[in-house]
Amino acid sequence: MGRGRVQLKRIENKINRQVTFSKRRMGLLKKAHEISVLCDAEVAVIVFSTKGKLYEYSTDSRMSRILERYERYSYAERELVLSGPESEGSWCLEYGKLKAKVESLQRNLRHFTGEDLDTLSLKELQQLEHQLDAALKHIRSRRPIMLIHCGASKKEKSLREQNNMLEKEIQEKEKAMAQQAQWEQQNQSQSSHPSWLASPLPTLNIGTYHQGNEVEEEGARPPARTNSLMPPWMLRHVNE
Amino acid sequence: MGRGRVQLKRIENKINRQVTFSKRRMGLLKKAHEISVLCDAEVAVIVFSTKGKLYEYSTDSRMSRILERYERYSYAERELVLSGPESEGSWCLEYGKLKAKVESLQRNLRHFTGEDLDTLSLKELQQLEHQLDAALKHIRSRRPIMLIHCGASKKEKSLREQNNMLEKEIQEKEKAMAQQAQWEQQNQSQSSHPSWLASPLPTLNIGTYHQGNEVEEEGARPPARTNSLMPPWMLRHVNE
DNA sequence: AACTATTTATAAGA
DNA sequence: TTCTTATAAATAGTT
Repeated sequence: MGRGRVQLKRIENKINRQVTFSKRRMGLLKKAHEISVLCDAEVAVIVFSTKGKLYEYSTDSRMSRILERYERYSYAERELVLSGPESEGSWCLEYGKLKAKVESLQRNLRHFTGEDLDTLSLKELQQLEHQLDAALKHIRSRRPIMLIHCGASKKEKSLREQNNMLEKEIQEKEKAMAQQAQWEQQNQSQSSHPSWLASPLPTLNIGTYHQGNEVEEEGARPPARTNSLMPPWMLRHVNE
Repeated sequence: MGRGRVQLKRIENKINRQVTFSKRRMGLLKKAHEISVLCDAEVAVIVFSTKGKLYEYSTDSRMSRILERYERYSYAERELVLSGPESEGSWCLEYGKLKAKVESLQRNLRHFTGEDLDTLSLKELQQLEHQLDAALKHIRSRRPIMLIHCGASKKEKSLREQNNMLEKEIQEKEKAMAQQAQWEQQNQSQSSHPSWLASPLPTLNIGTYHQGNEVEEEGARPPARTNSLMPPWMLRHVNE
């Protein structure tokens, strides 16, 4: 786009490369935003310059959420392929990283229960509110279904365990919440740490280009990933 | 691009949205590839359609590498902010326990965003609902405070309001817990029914935008992230 | 899925 | 860098 056809190969002139990077980066992020808004899609774009500088875009400024969703998706896919849950080895993060993740998740969770709101920026607060509201509506919309089903349900061990776990957590939450009420009465600090991030799970990804006809049956939770053939435009520089 | 200016808002017509999504997705991935090759950058793009289908591009097909790099970058950034290595307690957990905790937390977090509700019992759903409701009220009760903080004075009044709100919340909690006790005695059922999660967040997307003049000293490993001011093109739909 | 009128993005040049 | 301009590309609306 511009004067002269574009050759799909690394721009050797450093200055030109730099300038083109600036322009195209802007264009890429803009387009990411556009498709996100126009098509109601969730988009994440991460760009590292040659020199290692990071640029990013994410729908609703929720990179962590999208990356987690991606990880979940990949995980679900992997589950289908690697039949055994024995892939524990590659699953491993170093301890420190894992711990950071726990803390991040806990922080996150606290926000969802209305705690530690001081650490959120105004914008983040609004997002959180929006999300809570959506979740609540979703839950309430499901209630009628639940009532119909509950007569016929049965129990499973894993579910029971899970439930116990949840109960405990919720009890802790209640406690924490009560504590916080006290806190709030004495304390009114305000800081702004935007770290609202939760690092995603480790990966074993194979993926690159996933493309498919978006006909999608309405069902299917973590639907099978689309095919990963290389698209024609990615091959063009080979041809010309 | 095309006949008629593009309005930066969700395309309501489902068919059009679908078609535009196809075209623009292709365009986005192509541009990601181009900047990656032309400017020797490392790029990752993740797109989830409204229906939850995944499309992605990553430089050299190494999504995991890029995401890890991103996490490292974010982590480094977080380190600068969170100086204190508090919560010594969790250091004592063994790795496996920690991992279980991560999974538990993630599951939990998903529930708070309205996902995976099928795995919850009716009782738990109710608890969750209460909790969400309380959190939402809490957040909303704080909004005036935030605003006042920016301005000045009226602190006391808002504090009083907040305290009242908190008291109410606590009362509700107690009530909910009492109810729960009842529930526990009569009800233990749960249901499992695959239902599709309606995309929670409506329009009004605002994204993270990290932008900076790529002047960069050659050194800078995981340097401070660039600023996150909103670029003009992201605001356009507000103006027109 | 193709076609085309237009709008956008952008390579060069200033 | 930033602005300007000529052109290449992307794509909205159509067929």
